[in-house]
Amino acid sequence: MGLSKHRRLRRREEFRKVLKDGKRARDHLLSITAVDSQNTDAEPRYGFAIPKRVGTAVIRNRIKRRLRAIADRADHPRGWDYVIYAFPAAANATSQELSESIARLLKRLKSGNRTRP
RNA sequence: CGAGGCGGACGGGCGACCACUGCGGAUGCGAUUCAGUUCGUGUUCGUGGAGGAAAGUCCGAGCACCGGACGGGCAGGAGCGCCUGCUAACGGCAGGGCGGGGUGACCCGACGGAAAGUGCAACAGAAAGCAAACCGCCUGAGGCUUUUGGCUGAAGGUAAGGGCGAACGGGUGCGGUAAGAGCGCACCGCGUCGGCGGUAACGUCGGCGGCAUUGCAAACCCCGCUCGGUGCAAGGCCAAAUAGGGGAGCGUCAAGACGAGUGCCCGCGUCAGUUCCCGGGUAGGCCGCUAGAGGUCACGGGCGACCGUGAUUCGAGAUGGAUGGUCGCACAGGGUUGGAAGGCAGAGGGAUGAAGGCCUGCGGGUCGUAAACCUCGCUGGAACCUGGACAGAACUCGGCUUAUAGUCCGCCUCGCCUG
RNA sequence: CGGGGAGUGGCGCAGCUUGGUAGCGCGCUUCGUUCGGGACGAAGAGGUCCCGGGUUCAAAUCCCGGCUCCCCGA
Repeated sequence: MGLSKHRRLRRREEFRKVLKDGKRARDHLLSITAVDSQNTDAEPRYGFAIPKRVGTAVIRNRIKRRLRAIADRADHPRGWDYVIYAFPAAANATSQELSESIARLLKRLKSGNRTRP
């Protein structure tokens, strides 16, 4: 899997900031919130929020690992922070499905970004 | 061969690519220092990186703290409960006893006390805890009647039978009797006394008693034993912001006052004074943080749990939380005429018509009498599918409990067949 | 990680201490009342007492083991 420490969101404040100010897109598997980190050179950073109702510790850790691997391999724009939230349906999804979901949602966020300003 | 019991081991292997994290080495950059001295951050190399239950958090400990309390006593509260051992300890484990289940291997059991006390036992039933006559059975005053006799029946006897109930005050048999009854006897059960065996629980033999002693203590309770509380968010160190005090030592305590996290008492501490120090502490960071009642092997002791001696070995420390992601190969399992993948201009559903494209008068129309997908039919012939269960360290051990696909090993029991 | 609490008709709750009959309010059904509705009155239906064991003659209640949900401590 990917994503060393500096490419993850690790503090409560960072999560709060993204969820408060970010833009959000979601489908039946995931919900992605993204915010401009005010630093265009920085690598994209990710935080993962998998609520307990999704499943046991084993299931939640598996989802988290898969999402990290996908995020590591992806080439997302620099200077953004993301919080990825998983719905219970994600427990039964394959890596392929999760990857497609992320691509679709980011595309939607990107187009929204294009039209709004 | 089939069915079963007990104990144990594993619960994934190999490879490729891409990654994470701890530690160590090398090295780049930025600070810092007397000093490659220390810190931060990156690259690279080496090396370590989940479980038998890591789980539930039900017990026991280690460890840490408590302004004074961790000293003692009494009371209260909680837990445990056949006996003997093992263990650091335990509610755990081993062996044994007793009771229950199984043809058996074997399995299960909160298993102290109800002749200390209190309480409860609904409904049914005549009667339910100093027992009790509803039916019945027996004796039978008296009365009725044509007789041998029959009917009725005051009073009384009776717990064998019926009936009620979860339970009716020992059980079975024989004797006995008007009918009955431990009324008597035998055996069993119970109680008690003694002998013997056993460390003990208990067993066994004999005598006596003559059934007077219902059940429930996972009801209060009694008896015996154990227990201070809180938990790594313990606790310690560094230390923005903010507010003005805080800490350590020595020492007094005659009287009185005050002080506790179950209460009270004794004891104790503080309430004099004095000396010294400048820090205390939230955000944040660091330590605690992993070598331990540890694993493996050999020998010795013990039925065993376990113990002793020697050798050998080191095996995770994350913190929005690492130990993986994707794929291939072996191997294993499922599946094989009750039939897979694949194929068909076959049928039905999908269709109240997906997404997307195009058109639009913005209602919709169209590609579309479509498609994915599902079921069935025909064909086809062993491909194909699945890596599988339960489940992720969070201070650390010892247990318990609960979950668990599949594979392997050892010992044992029962049944059938063959020699 | 640690500590605490609750599961009972559709909803909200009592009953559990001291074991035997599951009850209350709202809601629901039918009927009455009214021109009609509401309110009111009268009948009535509806509960595996979260699940599995155990103790007991008998368990919602007592004991043991699970499941789900909620709350508290940074």
